[in-house]
Amino acid sequence: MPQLSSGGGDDLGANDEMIAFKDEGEQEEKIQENAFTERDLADLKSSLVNESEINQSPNSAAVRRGQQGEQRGYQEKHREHHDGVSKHQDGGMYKTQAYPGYPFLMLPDPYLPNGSISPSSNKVSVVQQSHGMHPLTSLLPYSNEHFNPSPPHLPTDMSQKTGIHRHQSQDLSGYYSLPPGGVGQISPSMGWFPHSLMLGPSGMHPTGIPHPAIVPPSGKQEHDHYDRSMYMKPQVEAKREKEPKKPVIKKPLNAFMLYMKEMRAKVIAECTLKESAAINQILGRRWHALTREEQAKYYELARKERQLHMQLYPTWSARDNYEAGLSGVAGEKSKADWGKKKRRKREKLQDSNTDPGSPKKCRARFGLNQQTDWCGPCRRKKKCIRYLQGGGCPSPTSSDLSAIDSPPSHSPSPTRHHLYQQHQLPPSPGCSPPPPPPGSPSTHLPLSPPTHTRSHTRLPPLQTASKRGDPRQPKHSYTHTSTHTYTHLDLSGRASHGDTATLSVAKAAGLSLKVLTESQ
DNA sequence: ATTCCTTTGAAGGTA
DNA sequence: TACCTTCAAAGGAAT
Repeated sequence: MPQLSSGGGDDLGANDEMIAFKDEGEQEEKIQENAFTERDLADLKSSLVNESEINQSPNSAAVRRGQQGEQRGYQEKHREHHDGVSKHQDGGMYKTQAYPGYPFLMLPDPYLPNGSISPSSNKVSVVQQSHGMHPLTSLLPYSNEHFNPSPPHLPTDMSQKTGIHRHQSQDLSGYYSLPPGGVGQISPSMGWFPHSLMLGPSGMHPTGIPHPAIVPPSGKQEHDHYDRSMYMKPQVEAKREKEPKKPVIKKPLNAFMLYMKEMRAKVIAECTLKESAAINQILGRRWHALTREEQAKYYELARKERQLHMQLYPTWSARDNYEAGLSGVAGEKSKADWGKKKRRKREKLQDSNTDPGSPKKCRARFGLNQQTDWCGPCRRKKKCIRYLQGGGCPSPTSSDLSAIDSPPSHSPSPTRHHLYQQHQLPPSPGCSPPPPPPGSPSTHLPLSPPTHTRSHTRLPPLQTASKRGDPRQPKHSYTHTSTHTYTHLDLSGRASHGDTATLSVAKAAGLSLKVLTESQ
């Protein structure tokens, strides 16, 4: 067990990597240990929440709540708020819809004391990336305590001008959208940006700090656009400016999202997978394989992100991004599309569930005291799938085995639904696992005919611990009550079954991780 | 071009 | 209070 044999004491994130190559037996040990420490994690997370609330600027909190209570329209709120931010930041970058990313995303390492990666308490698993974003770009900024509040390259008047703890925003800004290839990305080929490039396309004043949470209202963040927009020709820029678009303030990333951002490139490198859905499944499993300490780092980062977000956008509400078509953000194409998309999705869901009000749910059937008998979606407070599939009620056990664990019922189309019931593992050589050993729970998974190419990169549905508990109670999400949780571990289980190539790659990755962290 | 998929966590809304 | 829904990132695949 990594955490048991770490010896060195520096658990700088290598655990999860090493965990990944343990066999199931060891996984079970880990699971037990994790279960044992679940309460600790719960306490930790709880404390994080409390700390967040306590540490939160009373003013900002008050302002946030107060302003939210005001009867103001979304546009007004954002105009006001953005104006304020823009003024503070003196760059006016918010005014341009072609948000060019976040210059400071790339700043941390070189500007850290000693020019090294932050060895802060927030240090997280890091692997030296040969491509993609710098793994710490999204997380280093959290290293407040190791971060010079006024780095020499940054104008100090920024924090002075703003009523906000601007240094914190600098620190925390990086974990927002850091598109691969985006500004916040430190590509080996690019190295560190010259300062001039960091200023933006038009020699923008360095204080023009756009917040990565603000993105062009183009649905997805279109990271490529950020890249291009940074060096966009004025002609194109002018054209874009003709379309007045309100920036969309994105939600702050939660712990898992932060983890995903950091580890995605690594997983891609290891598995040669490109499909995000499959990658996310792997990441989800790895997330649960993390030790509570490792998870706690991300929870802490997420907490800080929320804090910063709240400070930067005191009037913002998650509701603002809810189905814009219904939230009064008229004229905003992306959000309108967004709304349409969501509405369609909802409609499809309702179509798929012909009896929305049906009492045939695991919750109703088994009750809260038997949540372990619930199907996965029910555990996640999603729509019950058990009673949507021909009315059959598979045994809870088999459900846990994922043998009949269907994709979440929100799979909008029956075709996809069926499609995603397949659990064929990715064909990529890097992650192609050997056939599961006889008796392995994986063998219980039904193999649908490979009629859908889409399923080739699909992993078996994930039955994670979090699905067993209340998703709103992450404190308990680390409970592992069944070894089944890990029977489908991505690299971990499979590699241990003899995929030496994968194992080597992954181990190499883990090794690089270790090297990097040790070198810090 | 658009939508879906997939993951966990946070937040807001509803009953 | 419990439950439900939506969104956050990502990018290939499907439509």
